[in-house]
Amino acid sequence: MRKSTLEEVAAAAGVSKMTASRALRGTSDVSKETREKVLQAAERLNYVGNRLALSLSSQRTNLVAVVVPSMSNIVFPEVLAGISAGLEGSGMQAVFGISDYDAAKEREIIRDMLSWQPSAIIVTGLDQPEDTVRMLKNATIPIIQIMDLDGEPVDFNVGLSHGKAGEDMARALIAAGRRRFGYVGSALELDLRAGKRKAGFERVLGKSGLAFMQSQIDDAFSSVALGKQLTRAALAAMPDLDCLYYSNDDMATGGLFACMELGVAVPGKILIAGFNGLDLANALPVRIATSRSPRHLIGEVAAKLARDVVADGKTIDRKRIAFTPEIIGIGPFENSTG
Amino acid sequence: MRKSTLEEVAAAAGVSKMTASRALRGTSDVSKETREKVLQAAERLNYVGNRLALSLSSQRTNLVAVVVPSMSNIVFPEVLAGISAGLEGSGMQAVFGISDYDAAKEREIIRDMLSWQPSAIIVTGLDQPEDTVRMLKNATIPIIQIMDLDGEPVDFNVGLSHGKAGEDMARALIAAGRRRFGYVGSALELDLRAGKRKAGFERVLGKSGLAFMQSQIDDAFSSVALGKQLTRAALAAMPDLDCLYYSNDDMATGGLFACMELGVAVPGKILIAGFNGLDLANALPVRIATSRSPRHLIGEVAAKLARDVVADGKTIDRKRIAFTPEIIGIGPFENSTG
DNA sequence: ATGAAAGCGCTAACAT
DNA sequence: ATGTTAGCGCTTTCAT
Repeated sequence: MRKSTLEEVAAAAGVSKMTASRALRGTSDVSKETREKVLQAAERLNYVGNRLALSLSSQRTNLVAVVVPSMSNIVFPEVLAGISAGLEGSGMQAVFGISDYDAAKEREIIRDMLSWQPSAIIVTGLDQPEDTVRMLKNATIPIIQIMDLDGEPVDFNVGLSHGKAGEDMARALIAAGRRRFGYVGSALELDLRAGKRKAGFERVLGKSGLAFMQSQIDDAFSSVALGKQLTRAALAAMPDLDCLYYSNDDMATGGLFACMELGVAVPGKILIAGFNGLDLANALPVRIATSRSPRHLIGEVAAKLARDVVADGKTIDRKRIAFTPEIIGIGPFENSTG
Repeated sequence: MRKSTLEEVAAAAGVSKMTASRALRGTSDVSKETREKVLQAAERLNYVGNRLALSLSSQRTNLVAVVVPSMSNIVFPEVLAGISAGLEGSGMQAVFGISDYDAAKEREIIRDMLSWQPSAIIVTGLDQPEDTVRMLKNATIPIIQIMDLDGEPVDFNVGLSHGKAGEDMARALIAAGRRRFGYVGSALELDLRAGKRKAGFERVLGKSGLAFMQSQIDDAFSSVALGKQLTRAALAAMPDLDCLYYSNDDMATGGLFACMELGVAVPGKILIAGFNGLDLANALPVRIATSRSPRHLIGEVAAKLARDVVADGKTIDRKRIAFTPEIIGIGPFENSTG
């Protein structure tokens, strides 16, 4: 049972390939009876169009290539879901690749994706090496860099400033009366956005004559378990901290769990601050501070941008779409739970 | 700066298209100098091959279509990561689609994906409607159904029996001395595997003359917050339960948080049991019971199966690969934490 | 070791 | 409203 082709459908309907093509796509005028005949023939033959041929011939794929660094916490899956939602009804299709925070792998994935002639490409972050950027530029398709705003975008840019997110969190925590800060994070050489948040946080600490009094950083990727482990180490080394800043909410959640196990009051004694505003963080039995990053929305907006740009070469003026994460979960010292 | 083609590379290298093609792919014999010339020309022109043309011409795409129901918890992203890992180095590429647990949407996504002429397709679950199955069969490519084993696979099947997972958990909990069971779940008409676990659990309860004394089920998708909310309702309705079974670990985690907030000892008074064995569940400050599902591994195995089947029509005998989730986190009544 | 011709399945452009 | 021709960029097949 070979796959049937347009030609076979046309023959079965007694019309030319072109008429069959038009009937199937609903473009231009085809008489009602002819359309019916073609649709029935297609149905009967279980016809499924061949997009390779379609795209090769029409010179547009309506494919949006997407490269994300990781699938091991919920952040990027939510971005992908946003992209998928933003593309819905547009006839465009997302193709995903995972770089595992590896620049070389990212380059190969991008090369691979570009060979499918996508109509646009969405990549995570602004820190691709020069050769990757060259490859991207060379593709002469819209390039949308998402999540981060701290750097020079190649073309379009949708995200937030992680440096500023770190600064804002530090300011909020200082305003809430915290002074004895510690930091817990992981894989900072790879997760550059986490590094930018930390740097921003430290800039503000410095301006107030403060600094991290204790810092626990591991090479492994972030996880709740790792956050727990590093928090135990941080508290063992410096028990009188009054605030811990984490590379993200997964780590911070682990930090909270460590405190609960150790009987350390949160936020009474220690305030725990993460980043992302995960649903999990908001459902925790004890409040932790976090910055809400609009992950799903960033994906959706990037996808809509891709649609608009591809639609008809429409000139888009807003090359940069910035979001500001809202800080939640910080209050005065009362309200402790251990 | 138009995209350069093989023809242009060939011209620049002073050879024919065919020779350039062979040099680039490293197939058959090309003299060392010729290869060099071609590679340099390709480099100079920033040549990126066109896979649409390649695939149309060669009649194979090396694409693996993957359809998952959701990206809103970590389970399917981990499956995708597993597939991505399992495909690495094979020259095959995964293309993902999200059905949102919607059968009609799933059918459209599958139709869409099939039009890209994938070499194999991986779909979640065994309960596709008849028309979707017909479409899949008609594609005459290997069909790999993952996650679930309870039903009739179209072709290949990699996963676990959710009915049995529910049964096993019920048996383990009864063996641990629990008798007064409640159930908390959500979206059971859509998440059929969760429903199968519940049914299996109830079968075993019935055999022991037991039943769920209280049951809280919502239409919304599972989340930690929802688990928390429904657990409060369940405990308000029936405070003397000694065990709650949840549709998954996200819900169960919410249940634990509810107990912590209410000061209900876990597992001293109530044992909380979920499903998945998420990293989160294992890092919780209080032990909950769960069944470890090998999500990443299922993805990896499915991907390798796709490789093998596609490789050279190799006949694969093992059409069904079954995993048995390990139950963890159940112990006797001591060890309580509130 | 290299090349020429044909064709993958479709659509764009131009008929009529 | 429908058909014809040419061609998208590559590989397959068959020559040489």
